[in-house]
Amino acid sequence: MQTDHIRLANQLCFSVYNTSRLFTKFYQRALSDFGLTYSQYLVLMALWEEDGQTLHQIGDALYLESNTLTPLLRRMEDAGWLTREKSTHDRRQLTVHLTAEGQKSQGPIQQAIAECIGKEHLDIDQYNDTQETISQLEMALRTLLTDESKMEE
Amino acid sequence: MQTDHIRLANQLCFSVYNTSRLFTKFYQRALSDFGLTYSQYLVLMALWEEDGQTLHQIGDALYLESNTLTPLLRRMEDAGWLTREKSTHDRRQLTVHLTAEGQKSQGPIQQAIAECIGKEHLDIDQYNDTQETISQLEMALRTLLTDESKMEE
DNA sequence: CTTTAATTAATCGCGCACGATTGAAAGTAG
DNA sequence: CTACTTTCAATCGTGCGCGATTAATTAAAG
Repeated sequence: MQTDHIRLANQLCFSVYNTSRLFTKFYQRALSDFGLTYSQYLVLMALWEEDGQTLHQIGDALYLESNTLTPLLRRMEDAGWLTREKSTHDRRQLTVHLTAEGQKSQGPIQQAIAECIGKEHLDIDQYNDTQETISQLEMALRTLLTDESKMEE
Repeated sequence: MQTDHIRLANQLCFSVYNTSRLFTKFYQRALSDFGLTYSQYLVLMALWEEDGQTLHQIGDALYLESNTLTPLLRRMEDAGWLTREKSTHDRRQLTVHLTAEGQKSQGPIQQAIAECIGKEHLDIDQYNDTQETISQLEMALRTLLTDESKMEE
């Protein structure tokens, strides 16, 4: 029945929405000591994995675009986490490098998160298959939404 | 190992964050015709279920507070979805009522969402247990975060 | 080489979320 | 009744997300 479909979609969307807000708040407890937001932590993770990425590459990794990343990266530059400079071979692009502070903070930041998980007694092992389940939903929605936008062309 | 815990938490949080954004975008396709945001749709759902709730009650249902709801409800009042008036028996509280437009729009809005689910071929039945799984994570995080704030008193 | 198209970061405007604070109103204690 | 506490909505400031547009640069086409 169609009504049931809507109800399930509503509940699912609402739960995901709530969980995302709660997770952000959870991470904020560990990150606030460093003056970081969750989004900024995501940028650091991307750069810890590979330094010197362009804004576009970071956006590909985090599914964000310049309208979000430009001011976000500027705030992180002001805070001393990274540097922003135009690429030499293509002056349209912006290359982002970690500062020394940004590099050496990886350990302390991740330790703070680990402590937060431990101290708050979040039994994360319990959610091994939850990650798998939510990822499938994520992929389904992503292909659904990106395929549609292709149709318009 | 502690590093694995962080990695799982990071992946889980990132997936939930992405899925929430994607779901919001999905709903936006149906809601934009009515000039509604997802958050505003949540308020309408709460009022369709029980009209005449106070701001506080709506906040309890959606896990939002006055700093978010006050401007949100004002915009919805300006758009003609609802009315805001101080409660007579307790002038601190704000009572929210649906307008005639807000009441009769329930059918068309939910139909638009149903059409969106159908047209986009989102096999929502596939995610029956996903709702269960994500809800458990949501509850775990909520008790974890609200119990902690109680400790501070 | 010149014109056109595509790519990229930046900008703009709006609507959340949310920590923090404020002021009004109601409840409570003495 | 008075003083204190609690409970409200409202306000303020900050940082996202994101649809839409703009300007600069590069790539492609003729």
